[in-house]
Amino acid sequence: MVPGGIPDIIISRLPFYLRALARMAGDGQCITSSKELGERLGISSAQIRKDLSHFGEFGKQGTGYEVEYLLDQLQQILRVNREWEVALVGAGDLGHALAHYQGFRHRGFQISLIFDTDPAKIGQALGGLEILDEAFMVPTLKQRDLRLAMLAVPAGAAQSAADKLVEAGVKGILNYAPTSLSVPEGVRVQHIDPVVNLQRMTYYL
Amino acid sequence: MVPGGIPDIIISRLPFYLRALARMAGDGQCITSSKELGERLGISSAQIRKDLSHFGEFGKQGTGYEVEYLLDQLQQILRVNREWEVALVGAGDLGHALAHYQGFRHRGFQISLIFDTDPAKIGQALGGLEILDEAFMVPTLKQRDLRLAMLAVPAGAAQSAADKLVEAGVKGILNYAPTSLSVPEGVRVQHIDPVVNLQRMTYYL
DNA sequence: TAGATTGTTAATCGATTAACAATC
DNA sequence: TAGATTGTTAATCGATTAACAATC
Repeated sequence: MVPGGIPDIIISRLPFYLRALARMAGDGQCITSSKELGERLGISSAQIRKDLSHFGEFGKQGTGYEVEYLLDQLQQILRVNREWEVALVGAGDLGHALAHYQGFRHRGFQISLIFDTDPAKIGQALGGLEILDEAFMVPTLKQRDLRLAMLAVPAGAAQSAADKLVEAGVKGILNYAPTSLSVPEGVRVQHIDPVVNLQRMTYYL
Repeated sequence: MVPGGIPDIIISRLPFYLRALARMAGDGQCITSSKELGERLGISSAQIRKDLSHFGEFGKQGTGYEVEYLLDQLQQILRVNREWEVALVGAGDLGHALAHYQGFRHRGFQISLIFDTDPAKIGQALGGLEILDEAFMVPTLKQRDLRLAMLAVPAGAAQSAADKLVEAGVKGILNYAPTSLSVPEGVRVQHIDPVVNLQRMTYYL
């Protein structure tokens, strides 16, 4: 958490609220309640009300929440009421899957630059973009003022790629490499490692 | 958490300890300490010692932990000292990426069955396996006694696919569909939605 | 021995939940 | 009005941290 700010754990739940609300809106539902949201998400209604109360008052006693209004407010809070450009580092199998994934675009994220170190890949097209040489990544990112990146390189190359991203001013890294990253204060890293998720479940089997 | 068991939050950290130890072992390192592990992972040394103390005593005062021994013990605790078969549901872009991902195999997970509903895909080969008809998923999974599945279908198809997995006796679902799932007690779900991870970072930008 | 690090206890800190007045 | 649900307070619950005796 940023000192004095909202606890991380609350921020981490907001995207799920947003996702459930988007679903409801898509289904044409106009009103919901903390009870209904909680049941959908497996969270207590008290927690949802408490979380939202950190940001303002969005509901009406006796009625609940207007789906569209709360959706809009949450998008503003999370700053996803705009489009974010994202850099993709690594054009291997995973990079290809990410580049082709249609789910980013309509939820406000756009992969707008792709980098790799492999001369055989540089210059090739991927998802409508040209794969660029990672050697020129820092100036290119600086020029385009990108703040978000997805890291889809082998574990051994992840830290040095992350260092370049930090140097280029990137403030959020979505790390698909199965390794921890060391980054300075003010840069945020989120890890996605499916094996870790599987290992969290085998304990219970 | 299972009542009376170890808190979920502790289990969720163990795979990261395992990953760091595997890296150290690969680098030929024989001994480590809670201090060193903590620095690598961004966790306090006290927390690491406390977490491990739930399962036994693995270290030596004044020295620390033998990397190989602790690695082995953690693998036993998480039950990943064996190979787990995993079913893959959905053979779209994401399914292809998962089927081709080499990282599962050498960390103890093997995709051994792939299902889809699309007649154009059924019968095709993917990652050395034949894509099977999802209509026959329940009996096939039961027969093979699979406990783990990865769900890589569109959001609208996720709940009904999850219901089938539950019916077939699957106890752990890694859900890539951007939607919440409702499953009975005793079945565990882990969500992977990169957009959620990006949205957790934009708040701070 | 002196130095280092564990495992564990007790204290602190923070998050969740229960309950309810306010009010639509 | 009666019923429902919010926002908020206070109580509970659980997780993290600090500290240290034990001991390698």
